[in-house]
Amino acid sequence: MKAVTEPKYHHGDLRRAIVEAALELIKESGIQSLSLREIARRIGVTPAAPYHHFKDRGELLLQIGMQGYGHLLHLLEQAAASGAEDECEAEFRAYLRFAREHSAVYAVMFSAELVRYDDSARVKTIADGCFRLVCASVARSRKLSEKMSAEAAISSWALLHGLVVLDQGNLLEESRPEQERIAVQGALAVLRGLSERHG
Amino acid sequence: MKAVTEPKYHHGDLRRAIVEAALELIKESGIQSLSLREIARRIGVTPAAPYHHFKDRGELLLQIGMQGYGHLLHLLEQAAASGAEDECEAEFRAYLRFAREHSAVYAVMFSAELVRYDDSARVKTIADGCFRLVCASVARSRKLSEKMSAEAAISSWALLHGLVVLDQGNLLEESRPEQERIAVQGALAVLRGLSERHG
DNA sequence: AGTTAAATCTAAGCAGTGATAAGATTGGTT
DNA sequence: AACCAATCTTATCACTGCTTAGATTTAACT
Repeated sequence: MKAVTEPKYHHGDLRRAIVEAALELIKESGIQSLSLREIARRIGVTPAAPYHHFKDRGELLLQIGMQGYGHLLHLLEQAAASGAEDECEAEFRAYLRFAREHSAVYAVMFSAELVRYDDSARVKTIADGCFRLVCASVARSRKLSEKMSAEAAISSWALLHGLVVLDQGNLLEESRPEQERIAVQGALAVLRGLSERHG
Repeated sequence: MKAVTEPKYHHGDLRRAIVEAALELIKESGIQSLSLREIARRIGVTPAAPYHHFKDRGELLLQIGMQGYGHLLHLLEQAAASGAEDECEAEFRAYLRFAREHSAVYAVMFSAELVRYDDSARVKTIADGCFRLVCASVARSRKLSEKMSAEAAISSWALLHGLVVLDQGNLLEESRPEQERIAVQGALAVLRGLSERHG
């Protein structure tokens, strides 16, 4: 255990503390009311301290978002290599599980602020990595052409992501397990529907 | 034409001007950087003027969002009654067209701020109206049970909405027409996939 | 028409936030 | 031991949401 009680001039691990506090605050009050000052207040440092670890608010979000995409990519790779009966279904379930267990990170990953801040398209690059992974799985398991598997992957991704954000916006009435079942069922129906017509 | 050039003490139609300026600002810089002060500045009134027409920022967004839902509902009803070959497809296209032509309003309708502000669940109520309309169309045209048509409608809605937000987040490479084709195709595949298994 | 009430806008100000600049403190390097 | 870079503080500015009190215009009522 660390002795976090005694206040020193140097925090020791402020960068990590900032990220953790940020995620807690996002869970509590959403991403748009996330304040660097409130973060500093909770940790017990002055309002200017975070700016020595992150250039501005956007860079903090970018850090959290990029780390989230890396995590998601890892989980998707695991699912693809898990030897499941249907690797696409395994990926869908891994995706939904990530969104459920890391809802604050997920919100950052797809926030408008993040996209707007990401001038060098780092987010789009790593998101494309996730996308291509699913694409490859679809092509492999459904024996679809590159173009068709890309279209199927887009539709599936949109369905999963759409359901996650509709749920986060409290616009759905179904319970979480029901949602997951419906989403997976729907995404699989997309793959089936497209492969039967252009198999 | 109105003589908007001469500045009077009373603007005359400030409420409408505020909404219009808000939508322009959202198109330019996104919803989270929307500032009532900047709105007032552009119109040429003092920073406190908007507060005589909207209690706070949230109420302005709620006004825009609710109006948007009403508009969307009207368009969906038109599509359902248009006598198209496939009324579901007509609704899907109407939905995507609305999202494309009123992207700022659409962003407000599904913004986290709006949901968080909407204490009396007015948004959820009118959104449910749109949803039930699609539900009924699915049940009618696909001859599905109430439960199955609800699940199909959820999946379809999630697919369309997901594609819209992924596009607004610049995470897609396809052109708009391509996106629309893929989305409609995917949503129809969902309906087909579900109805073939549980028809 | 004249007075009064309501609606609309301005003026002034408070609290909260992002961000920067300059200085104090610490820990590591040589 | 001396120095330097990293880290944190203090102080400050510009901006925002929002409130209160007062000024001005419009509308309504007699």
